[in-house]
Amino acid sequence: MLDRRFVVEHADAVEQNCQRRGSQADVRRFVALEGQRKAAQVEVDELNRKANEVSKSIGKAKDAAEREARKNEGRELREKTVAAQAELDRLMSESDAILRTIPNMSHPEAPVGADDGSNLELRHGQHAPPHFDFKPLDHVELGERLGLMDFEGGAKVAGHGFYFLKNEAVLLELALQRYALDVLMREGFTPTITPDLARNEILHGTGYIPRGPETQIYSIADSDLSLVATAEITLGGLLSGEILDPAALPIKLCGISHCYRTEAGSGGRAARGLYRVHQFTKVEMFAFTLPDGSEDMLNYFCDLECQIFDGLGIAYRVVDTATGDLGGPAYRKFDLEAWMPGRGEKGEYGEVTSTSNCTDYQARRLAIRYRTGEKGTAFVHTLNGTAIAISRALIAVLENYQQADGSVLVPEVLRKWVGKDRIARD
RNA sequence: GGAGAGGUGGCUGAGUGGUCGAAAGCAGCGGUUUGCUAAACCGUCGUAGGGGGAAACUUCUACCGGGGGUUCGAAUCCCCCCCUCUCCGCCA
Repeated sequence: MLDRRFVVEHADAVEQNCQRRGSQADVRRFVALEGQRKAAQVEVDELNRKANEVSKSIGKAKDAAEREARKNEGRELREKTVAAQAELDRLMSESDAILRTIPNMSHPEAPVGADDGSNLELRHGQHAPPHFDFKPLDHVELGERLGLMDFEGGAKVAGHGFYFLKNEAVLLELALQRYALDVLMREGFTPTITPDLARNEILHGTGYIPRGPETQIYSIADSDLSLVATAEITLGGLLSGEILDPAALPIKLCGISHCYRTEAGSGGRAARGLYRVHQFTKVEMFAFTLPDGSEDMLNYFCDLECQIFDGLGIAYRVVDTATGDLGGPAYRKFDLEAWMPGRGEKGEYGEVTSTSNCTDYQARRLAIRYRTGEKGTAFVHTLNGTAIAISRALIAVLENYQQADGSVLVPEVLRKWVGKDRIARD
């Protein structure tokens, strides 16, 4: 969330930003409520001050009669305080509800536009899309012929959107994880495997909204836990409430987790096969930085994502995400879209990674700070980025590496973990 | 899951219902001493919000795991929850 005072002092800019991001947040109402809230706070403080005075005087009262008189005075004050506090709480919760829906500010260079149609293509990877002298298959068909996935089985045990990976697809999943991990460990990331569940409080802190009609999140009944949609949630939550030593920053973590998404409201969108599923595995990068370090870190994350896909030998393009498509917490976001030869009629780019600079938006809610100079603290910046989202990386690998004979070559960098250089059924 | 013990400032750790935002120690910061390092000594040292001040600063309020309650007054008493440790049970 944004800083309350910032919103009040920059109401016009915040309102304009909301429009660009497609947020309905009522900034005017928030500003009005903040004014009332402050007045209420002053009143509560004043009542408390008086009550404290009275309380202190009771211990020093000369006699029982005076003590009783002062006690009555205290009781009356308490009644007033309770009423004033209730009003303050009401104002606080209403303004808070609005504040939570105000998205982060946007990077001045982020393309302005309502949706991904306004995304700006920045550059392409090292590799060009492959040329096939045959009609390339999509990953679903390849997977079926090679015995790599079972969507019917997934649907039987868990419903549409679930699947079994089988045979070499299992090895590819593990190889992709290991490959990404190798790159990241070499770069000084601390590898982690995170919980797949998190408290709703942590979800909120990272900007995810469990429950509600449009939620992407699966909740666990009779608990305040949800299945995570990404390790971003758990990695961000890891340091919640902490005050960090600035000398220790930046902190770079990567986390392997399963990701669970209801995909509510995405019905009808291209969803064949592994592209949009309810569960997949992901290696996620996460960083906590000083405020002046987050912009470089975002570029660094993006470069690493490029390095990972260049290493796999897959064509991709990098896009600068339009304001309307940034979601709540991101200040700026770059996506990698890999070439997927089996997608659409002649192949299409499909999103495979995403990296965001959330500036202090998540840190404020999660209360992650660092010490500034001799006195005071300030919020860190948080960044997240996909190293490898297995399901979509699998699509790209299978479709780009397919051969005329129906086999699929294993990308060079994965061979040592897959243990073979070609996937074929005889 | 059962029984017990705990959760206090960056860390360790005291704390009687009022004078406690909280002893003490360590770390940190400033300084004195010192050939250097170390040590010693003196001072300073929580977070957030509001008022005043150009500022150094000052003042008020809240915060002792979280939430409720009792009370004029709660770190201290009561209830619920979370977490940690020890023991028992169960289990991959």
